[in-house]
Amino acid sequence: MGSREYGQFCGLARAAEVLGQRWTMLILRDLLVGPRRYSDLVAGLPGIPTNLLATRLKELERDGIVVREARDRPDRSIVYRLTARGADLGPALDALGRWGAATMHAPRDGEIVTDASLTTALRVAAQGGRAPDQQSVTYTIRAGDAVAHAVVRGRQVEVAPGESPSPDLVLTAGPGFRDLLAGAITPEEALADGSVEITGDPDLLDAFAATFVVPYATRALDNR
Amino acid sequence: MGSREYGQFCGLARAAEVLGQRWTMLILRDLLVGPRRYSDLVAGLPGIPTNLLATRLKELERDGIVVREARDRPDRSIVYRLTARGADLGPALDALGRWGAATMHAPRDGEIVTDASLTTALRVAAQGGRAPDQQSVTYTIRAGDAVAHAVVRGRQVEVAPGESPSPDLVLTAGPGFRDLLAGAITPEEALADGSVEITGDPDLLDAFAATFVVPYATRALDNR
DNA sequence: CGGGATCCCCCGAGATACTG
DNA sequence: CAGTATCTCGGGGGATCCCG
Repeated sequence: MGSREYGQFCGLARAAEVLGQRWTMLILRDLLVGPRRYSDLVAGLPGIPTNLLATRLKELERDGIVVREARDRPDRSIVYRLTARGADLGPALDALGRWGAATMHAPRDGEIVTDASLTTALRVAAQGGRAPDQQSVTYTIRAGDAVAHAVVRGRQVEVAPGESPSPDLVLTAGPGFRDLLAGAITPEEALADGSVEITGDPDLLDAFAATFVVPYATRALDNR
Repeated sequence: MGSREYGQFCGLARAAEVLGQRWTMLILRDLLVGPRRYSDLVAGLPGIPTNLLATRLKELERDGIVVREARDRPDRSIVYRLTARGADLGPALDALGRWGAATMHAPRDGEIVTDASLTTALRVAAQGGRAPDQQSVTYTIRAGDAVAHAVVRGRQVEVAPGESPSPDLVLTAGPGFRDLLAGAITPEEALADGSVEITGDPDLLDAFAATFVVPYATRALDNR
């Protein structure tokens, strides 16, 4: 048994052999947002040793999860893209992200938010909410140095990193923004205490809070 | 940033800090089946260093995922049990197991099946199938040295490790059993080529194959 | 005998410098 | 931009030992 295998004919063991390697889940999180260059990945994963990123990308390519695209690029840049098999990890990684977010109250010291993590968080949040019936609405969300935007058309929510050219509402996350996503505070309270600052129609903040929901884990009194 | 953290305020990063540690996913897989003693875990995880198991259990306890129950046990044994927070990992780990199983054709050299992994596989398989309308049916499934049993009542499927006292059908998995679960071969073919051996009513094998389904990943021709 | 703790070795991760 | 090279160091693997 190699240092990566578990010696068990088990689906979870096979998944653990891939995802249990350090940094792999975060690399895949960023690639789930879209194809990325090596330097994009380095920028979105502060602290990752560059040799480790190179090793992981090779492993993921060998395992059929990622493809390295070099040819047919006029700008000669190299792009890493998920295969269909890699994209199949989306539901599982979203479920893990939802589980992790359920006890995530405030950032630990020095913790940052990246465009990819914010985009992922909003994608997961969109699965937990239910957009009110209305025409197309575009949000831009800022959290720390990260920016993402979301376009909501009926039940359809599309989230992408970066600015939106023409947002209906711009939200800037404050210290209690996570509480707003959990429904622990109302949009009105969030505005009052600086949990969120907005530019645009305040009524749209109610729509936002209904569309994007990430509940907190209920603290069981009896912990069994 | 410690050697376990990622320095990102991100749900998936938080999950990775727990599940990215070696052996942790398999420990949780076994505990999802039910409370287990230290020695049960050692037996179900061949190759795990005992000190590492002890370390992991302490970390999981500190993180509120596992509780250690010592008191009130007449036989003085210690049992590890998932908290509500730990049990919340069920859907995410099942999704990971489904992803891993989708490309799992045959065991690699020396790979084994444990009671817990077989039980987990059947639980995941029950989510992918649809039991035909019938009265209560009990199956006993053997794969390698592992044994599990399942009780199917309508849409309700309950899977547990070990023998069933009174099974309606006993299945012993052969080399092509995985193909049967994927629907790549019919129950008749599976019987003919030794992919499965049964004791009991052969018609129940059709019901089994409809109830427990784990599809193979479709091999995309265009791998994007 | 169940439930660990201790020890040593070594590989993989971190950090940083360097290169095609 | 996209990695490779090199070094150091901590955590995992493996065996053994210990304690109630």
